Amino acid sequence: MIDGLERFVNWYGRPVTASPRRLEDPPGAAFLLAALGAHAAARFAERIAALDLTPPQTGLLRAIAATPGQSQQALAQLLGTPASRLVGLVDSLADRGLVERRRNPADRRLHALHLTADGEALAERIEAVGREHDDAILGSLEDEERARLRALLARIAEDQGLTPGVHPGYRRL
Amino acid sequence: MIDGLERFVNWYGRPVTASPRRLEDPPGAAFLLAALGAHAAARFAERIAALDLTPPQTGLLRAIAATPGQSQQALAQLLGTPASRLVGLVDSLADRGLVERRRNPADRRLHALHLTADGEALAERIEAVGREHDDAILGSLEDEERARLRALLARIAEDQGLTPGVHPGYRRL
DNA sequence: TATTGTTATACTCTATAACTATA
DNA sequence: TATAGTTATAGAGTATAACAATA
Repeated sequence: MIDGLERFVNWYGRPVTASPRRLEDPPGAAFLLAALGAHAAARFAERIAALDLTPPQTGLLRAIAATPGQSQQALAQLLGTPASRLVGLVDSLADRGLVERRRNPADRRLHALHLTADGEALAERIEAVGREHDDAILGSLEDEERARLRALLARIAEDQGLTPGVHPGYRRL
Repeated sequence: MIDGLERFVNWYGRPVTASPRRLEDPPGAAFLLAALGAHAAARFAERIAALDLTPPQTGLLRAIAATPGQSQQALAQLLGTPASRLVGLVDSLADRGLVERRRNPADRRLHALHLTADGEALAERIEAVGREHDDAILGSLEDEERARLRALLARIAEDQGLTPGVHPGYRRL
């Protein structure tokens, strides 16, 4: 406090003399988190667009890579989305020969999802793109800072009950 | 490295023995940032829905509160959205008596935007909701950790060229 | 002719619910 | 009757482009 003036800190950690409601005095760190998260998501979407993939397609492909053989219902539950939404997404990947539906002979209602060889190869490309993306977003941080940030975010994610590896955007807004 | 096995760290910072592509081994911290950001945005949307506001309405109201008297074009530029989109948003706030368009007598094409008394009051409610939201998302962190997280996020936001106080969701995806 | 604000249109994404095929 | 998957429909949100008023 100087001269009775309250002091604030703007987005960038710089002290700012108090004045009624400035755009640089945001509601809080959670807003910063939301803004930065949207930015990161948009930049990632641009990168994977070069692979002709949308973010939901990418997430589904990763989920199938991680847990092959699951039914569409099971995947829908994991991702937190209606099963009807998966149909189109799986179609779009299957049409390109990245994913295949294997009917279960014992219960012909079930479609087990697997990656094809092309799908596996693309999954590895996605991982590489993810690393590039990570460097582009967090490049201004030292390795140690990056690790600290990751640890803090991980704590929050666990506390908030997020499913590891799943973007909550599959759920409503 | 133990026994030639690479070691990974999952979302929650726990070491994980290497195995081919697990959902718990995410592409990187930027993904965690995007996921957590979407979560925070969704939780905030729920809170302000109680004030009968959508996130874009809230952001616009905050922007007008911070820089009153601006034209819609100027605000569109600040928020990074087409001016045509502002029309409906301003309408929705003006119909509720939260915002008013004041014609400029010198140049009757211009509409200067201002908050009404009700709008000012709501802006303060929004700030309070923002603080509650912040506590709900970051409640598991100590004060010092929270400050450190904020500082790291602020560094990234500045490095990435985000406009302080503006959610990039006004821009495309 | 240029600019502010507005309207019209079309497109994308998504959830809900109805439908089919299998059980 | 119940479940997996699919299709149909409808709604929200948004960008693009045409338009009207004013300069």
